Amino acid sequence: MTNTHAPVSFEQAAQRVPMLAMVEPDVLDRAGRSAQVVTLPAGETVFQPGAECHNYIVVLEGWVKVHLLAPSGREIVLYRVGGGETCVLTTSCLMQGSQYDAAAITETSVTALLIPRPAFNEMMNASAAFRQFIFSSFSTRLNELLGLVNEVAFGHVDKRLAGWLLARAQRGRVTATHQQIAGELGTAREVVSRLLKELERHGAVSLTRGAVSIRDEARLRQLAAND
Amino acid sequence: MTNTHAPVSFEQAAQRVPMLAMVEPDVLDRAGRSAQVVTLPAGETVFQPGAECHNYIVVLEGWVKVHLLAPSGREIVLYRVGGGETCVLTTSCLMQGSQYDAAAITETSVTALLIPRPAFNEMMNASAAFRQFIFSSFSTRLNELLGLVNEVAFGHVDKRLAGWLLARAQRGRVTATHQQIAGELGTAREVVSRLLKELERHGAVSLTRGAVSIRDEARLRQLAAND
DNA sequence: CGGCCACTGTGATCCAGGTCACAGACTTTG
DNA sequence: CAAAGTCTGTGACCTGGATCACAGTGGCCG
Repeated sequence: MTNTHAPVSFEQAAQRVPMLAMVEPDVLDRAGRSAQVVTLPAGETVFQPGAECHNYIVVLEGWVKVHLLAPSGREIVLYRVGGGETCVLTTSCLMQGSQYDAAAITETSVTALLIPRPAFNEMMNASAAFRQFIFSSFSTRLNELLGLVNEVAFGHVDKRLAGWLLARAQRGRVTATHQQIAGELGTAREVVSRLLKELERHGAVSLTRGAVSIRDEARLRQLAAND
Repeated sequence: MTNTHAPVSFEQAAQRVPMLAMVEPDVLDRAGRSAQVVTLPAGETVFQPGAECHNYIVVLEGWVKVHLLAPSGREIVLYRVGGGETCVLTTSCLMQGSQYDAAAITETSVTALLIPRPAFNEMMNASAAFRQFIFSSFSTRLNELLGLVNEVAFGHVDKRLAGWLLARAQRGRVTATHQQIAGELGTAREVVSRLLKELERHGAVSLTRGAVSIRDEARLRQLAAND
């Protein structure tokens, strides 16, 4: 998103993340002593089913994708974690030791703040602002997952596709192969190809290799909504 | 679960719920001043899409069902809240003011503890044990929802049905109409009727009006698991 | 006991979407 | 540029499951 360089120190990082900026300075300071800033390349696995967590993680820059993988090879994206956000599964794993069968991988190069469990616990105890942030993350993700269940249980792929395109377009364009889109929606590539072609026929989008351009946003929106 | 009578006072309630029993006595005491114990009959709506929350809720006895309703009339159960548990959607709504499109209704007569927002906030600030409880609830529900997404996105109804029967059987028996089971799984009644009949043909269950009895648990388990 | 209502069983269809199998188009790289 | 790999388009096909339409059937209540 930003085109500045990755922060290198905890202090710089903390200033960048609104949520950390609200934490009481002394609390933050103590946490900073054991925290570290790391950078991962794109395509790296952040966690896998069955993994253990020793650090609380805040993404500073870049995107992490959290998804479920079916044995069949099909995939569905649960949510993404971006700059200033935190992954609730990691947090929950850290606090409860609970295990999830979701996996997370970096989609871009990712700079993240790692806070070891003891420092995390201290922040939780000492800072109401920090707790607020954690709860708010849980709420948001929970809400997103509810929406996902709703869509997957009752929705149709054509509408979900239209909605997904609208949600992820940057200046009227989405850069993704059909295969990737299929992985987003939990369906098969051929289905996506066909539905996209259908949208193109309706003049809603135009298709090029590796990208979809939105031609008629209103129509797309209508297709996404109409029940 | 228990066959004792519903508690009538906050003190009695607090002693009953393991999670509240761990909260520091003085904190609990102050909360108790504004808390109240209420009883709802079965079939009552606890919250609906768009509702606002003013109280933190702990179920003392009975069961509340949280589900999604599709405009088509189809339904899917997200999870249940039982004695000693709390509904994360309510909590999250209370803390964040976030709105969900899920609904909750009492399945049995339910006794619950209501704690007004200010007292709730105070507990959150004052008690690590209480926070721990809240987080643990979030984790659990999140995990359940992940499992649900997995099942709905990639699973098949026959396996889900078999698994559901195993999960909800009391002494080899589940009391529910096919319509209700369909609502649990997010599918249609006819589908359930047919699949149950199929299971009966395989000798896995036997069917009576309003109930399913498990005949061959091993076989059912195998049907639920086999991919 | 007779009528009504909720529940169950089932056939007939229909359709979204998953799977298979390729063919052609575009890209990358040697 | 040629070959290999990747991405896209599409036809053929299959199937799970949703929907519609009834016909029983058991139970309860007036």
